[in-house]
Amino acid sequence: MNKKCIIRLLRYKNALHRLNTLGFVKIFSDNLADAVGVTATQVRKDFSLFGISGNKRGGYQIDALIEKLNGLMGKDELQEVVIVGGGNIGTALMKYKGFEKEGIKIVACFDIDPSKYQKKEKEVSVMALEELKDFVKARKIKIGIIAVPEIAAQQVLDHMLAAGIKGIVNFAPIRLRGSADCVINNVNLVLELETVIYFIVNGLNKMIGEIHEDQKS
Amino acid sequence: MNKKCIIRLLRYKNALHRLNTLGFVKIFSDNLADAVGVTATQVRKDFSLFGISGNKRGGYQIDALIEKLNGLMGKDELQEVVIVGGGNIGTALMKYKGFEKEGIKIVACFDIDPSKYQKKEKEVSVMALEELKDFVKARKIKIGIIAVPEIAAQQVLDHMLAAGIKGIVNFAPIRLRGSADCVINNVNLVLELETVIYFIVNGLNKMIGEIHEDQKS
DNA sequence: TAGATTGTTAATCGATTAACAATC
DNA sequence: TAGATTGTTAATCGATTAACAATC
Repeated sequence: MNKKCIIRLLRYKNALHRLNTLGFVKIFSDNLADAVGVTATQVRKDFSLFGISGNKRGGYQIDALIEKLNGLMGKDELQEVVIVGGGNIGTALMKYKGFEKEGIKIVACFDIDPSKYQKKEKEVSVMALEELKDFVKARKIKIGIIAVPEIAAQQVLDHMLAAGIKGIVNFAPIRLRGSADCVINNVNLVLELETVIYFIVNGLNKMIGEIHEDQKS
Repeated sequence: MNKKCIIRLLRYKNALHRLNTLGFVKIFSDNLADAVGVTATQVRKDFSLFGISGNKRGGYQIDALIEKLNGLMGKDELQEVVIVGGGNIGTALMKYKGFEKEGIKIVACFDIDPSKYQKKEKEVSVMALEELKDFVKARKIKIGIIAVPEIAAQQVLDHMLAAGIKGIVNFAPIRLRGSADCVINNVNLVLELETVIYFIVNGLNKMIGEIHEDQKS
């Protein structure tokens, strides 16, 4: 169950959700493959890897499939997430509407700059970084987003890990050193653009493969 | 020269830049490997693939290496980029400081919502979507960012391609259908979080591999 | 020279794909 | 039944890694 496989499953889930909304009830592996941009064999292989089975000749029941995938992907419970860094990216993520329907809730943002602090009723509050630990511990939050400048990122990660956060999405463009029992997923926005620029500048030939880097440790 | 390889090269470049700033003059493949999180063999293999050579027993000259990588990666010229969508993410990207030092300049943002239009002197202007085509053609812009809701993304892509844009970073969480001569790099923020959540919910075991999906066509 | 590091070839590893038997 | 689709095994493919010769 490597990461690429997990990502495909999440994509299947998303596509199925869309198809479900459009009124479809069942689906064949090649329809789903097409929606996600992989091969039908890949879909069936992924499913079999996770013990998902359909009906020979009858395809898959969409609602049952969604149910199953949601279970596998930890969608049963609402996931609370904190952000550290109330700058451009942190703020955009706080306001971003796309998380909610996937069962993800940004519950707080932390920053070192007092001018950013604010308690809000409806929106996400921005608090002092010192409050992070107590907040995270009290609510047993396991997921955090790092949206601080490169220079502060490692220190922020250390704080988060000390507070009990285990999974991190890191937007700072630097390789962070974590502990063995955490997951760090790096998102580097500049790199995303640079990659595209490379292929445009050099003629695109073949651009196949995956982008992101990830770390265990 | 697949995408994963390109990304590694870009990471080498970034790491070298940092090391250069710190005053280092030369470097061995295993130092660089360590900074980026790959093996020394991988570094040398990547370099040899791109015709970069060092000195047997002497390592690599950092400034020459940066120069070489910049050339390969299209860093010689300033890259102008437009954004479509002046919402949370679009706005964050407009204000983001990290692009400039990598030779990337966000030159304009387009939206359909007139309440967002604004001409700015110092910051990025937000204009009507109808102005996109003329603007892009006049300035021969090749790179664009899609930061609109899922529902509008395909249409926006079509506009962009018609205007002559060839490389796209897409933040809408949907698979876009492009033409054969464009590059689409999808960044799905929800997916980035969901992936982390998966590993936390299911125990992280091994999280190795890469995240992103990409498309040629 | 001895030791260390590069550059490259060959081996390994893992993931994707093709083939096909099972079966509805 | 005939045809279509699943589920799985085996083959292929490509990328990473190991090994090592070249050489500074």
